[in-house]
Amino acid sequence: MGRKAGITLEDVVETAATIADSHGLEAATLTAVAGELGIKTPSLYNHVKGISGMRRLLAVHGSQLLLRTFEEAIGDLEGAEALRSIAQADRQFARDHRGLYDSFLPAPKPDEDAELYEAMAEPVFLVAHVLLDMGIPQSEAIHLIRALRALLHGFLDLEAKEGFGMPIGIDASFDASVDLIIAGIETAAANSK
Amino acid sequence: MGRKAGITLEDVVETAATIADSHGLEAATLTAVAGELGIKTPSLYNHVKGISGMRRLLAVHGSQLLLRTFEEAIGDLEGAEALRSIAQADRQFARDHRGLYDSFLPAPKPDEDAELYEAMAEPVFLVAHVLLDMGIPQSEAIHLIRALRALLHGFLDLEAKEGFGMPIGIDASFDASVDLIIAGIETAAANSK
DNA sequence: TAGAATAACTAAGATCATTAGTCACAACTA
DNA sequence: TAGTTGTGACTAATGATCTTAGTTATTCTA
Repeated sequence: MGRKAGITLEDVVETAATIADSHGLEAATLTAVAGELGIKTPSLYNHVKGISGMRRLLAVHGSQLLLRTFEEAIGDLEGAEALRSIAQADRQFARDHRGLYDSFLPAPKPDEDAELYEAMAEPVFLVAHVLLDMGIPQSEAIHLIRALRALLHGFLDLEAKEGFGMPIGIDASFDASVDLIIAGIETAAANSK
Repeated sequence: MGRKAGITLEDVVETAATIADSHGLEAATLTAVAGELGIKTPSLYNHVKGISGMRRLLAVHGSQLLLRTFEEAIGDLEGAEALRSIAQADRQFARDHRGLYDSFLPAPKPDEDAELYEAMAEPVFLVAHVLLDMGIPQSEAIHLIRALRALLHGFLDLEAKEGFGMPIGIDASFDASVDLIIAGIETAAANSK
């Protein structure tokens, strides 16, 4: 047999993403993806540099999707409202795209994989702009963005892995947690006027 | 050959923990642990229920170590000072014991594995006590503890996986992030007086 | 249309987890 | 003390998974 299936790189990424989102990132094996596409595992190496290459593509794809999600979430909003909307969108993304979400970490070093590094940085830049538009100086914004990122990532990771114990009142906890960070951001904004 | 090596369960856990902390949790394979102990891989099944059983033991071991770490961190401290000390201790734990830290997630359900569930809950209870001693009502403390856990976990996970990009000013970011949550906790405490 | 590139394949090997069955030694018991 | 029993090691074998090497048929292109 020579070529027959005519599989594109998009097919591979899409299939891997679907499996990862529905059954977890670790379920998106080369074997599973190949099986779903109706080809043999080694044939995937014509499209992708092994399992690590496929993971990397998932991360790029996921970053782009997350960026669009954030852009939509912000829309015309500004300041605290924009941040709250981003937080909700991030949580929804983590629920709808668990596999893609998990593919983001570990992050690459900028000199190792510039394309992925920048793709992953884009959503962060978007949030950074919101803070800068609030009048927060760059030197402070760095810490506040890291705080927000840490809280969101930690919450969504713990929630997905059922690390909170009793799943009672998690929605309220999320809102309260986000508000807490945003309150800090607003205070910083007020002090910079 | 019959019995010869005389390996104990503690040996297995200790060896696995050492490998996991120095080379990552995923490096703590049955093969690697057996090799380090000088026995064949299948012999480990006399001590441990496969790789999942070994992971579980790591989580129990790690939880107990984390509990002692938190107890030492608190000492005679109270309120915000105790919380700040816990945060620093948690970060140090994540650095010194990456493998054990990673073994905590995913968390078990209480009815699936009561022993591990409770071991993992202990450090959380300790933090809960600090908040309750500050006069924060239980209903609010739940959300605040989750916020603190989320922030710490998210920060330490991102930091370990180099998710922050440029590793500049991370210490300051950590302190600022923790202070932000603690400020919220102190406000809640003040409002409950 | 002939050659080159592409994208499938088979074959083979490495690592890891796992199960089943075996066997020697040590400890317990009669 | 002598026999029995249980523990904890072993070998053998299987199944995932990833990976490399080499092959071949199809498709694209010059």
